[in-house]
Amino acid sequence: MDLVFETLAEPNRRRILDLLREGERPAGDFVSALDISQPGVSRHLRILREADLVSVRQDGQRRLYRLNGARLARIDAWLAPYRRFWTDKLDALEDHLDRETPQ
Amino acid sequence: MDLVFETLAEPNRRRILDLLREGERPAGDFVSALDISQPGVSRHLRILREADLVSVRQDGQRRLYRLNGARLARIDAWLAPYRRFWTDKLDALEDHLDRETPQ
DNA sequence: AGGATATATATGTTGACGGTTATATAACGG
DNA sequence: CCGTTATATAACCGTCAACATATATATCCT
Repeated sequence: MDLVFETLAEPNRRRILDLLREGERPAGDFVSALDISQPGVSRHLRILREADLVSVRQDGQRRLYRLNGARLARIDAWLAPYRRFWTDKLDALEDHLDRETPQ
Repeated sequence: MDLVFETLAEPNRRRILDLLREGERPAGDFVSALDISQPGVSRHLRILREADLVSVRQDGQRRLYRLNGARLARIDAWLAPYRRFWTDKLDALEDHLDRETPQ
């Protein structure tokens, strides 16, 4: 399944990924960070797991979540052919600036 | 509003953007391409407009849609701090290969 | 074993979303 | 003007996603 975009559409899930950039974290961290109920967080974590955006490992009674960046490369790949649509704009701006202040 | 991710979650809308990479297109093009009704397409176009992902200009009785790449830069910006999470992997792979075939 | 803690699952409600059909608006051609 | 074409809006409907509460599971500790 390729539900990366759909998974990333949810703000709470993006927030979870943001937190995971700092490293492995137990599920409870997200509960205190996210202002939704514990089952709600658990549900989002399950969706992130199913989308293979995160992985888990057991650590005692906690479950430590880790970011799986590889999956985000798919977004990057989708974005690639669009990149010229804003880098071109930057190039044009640079050209403009070059002309405004020609050394 | 910053609903870029939410807007991109819908496959038909992504398809529309894909088609727009080739250049300006009238709304009718998407109707024949998308296998949903004309009003359905029109709705998606409105959402893309509201997300500022596309712009329109009148051309006789048609309306020509154009891609607005600048908005996608927001996705790119969000993605940026994650990039190391898969480029690191590639680096590691390269290191590994270097060791496997040293010279 | 039993209590406490951490996390997941079950269940039910609700609002938003995407689809359709019907209709309105607007521009063109005769 | 009138009919046609192109597109948007209105109204309605079914589905699904996200939330909460309640409960189950699993692990730790004593």
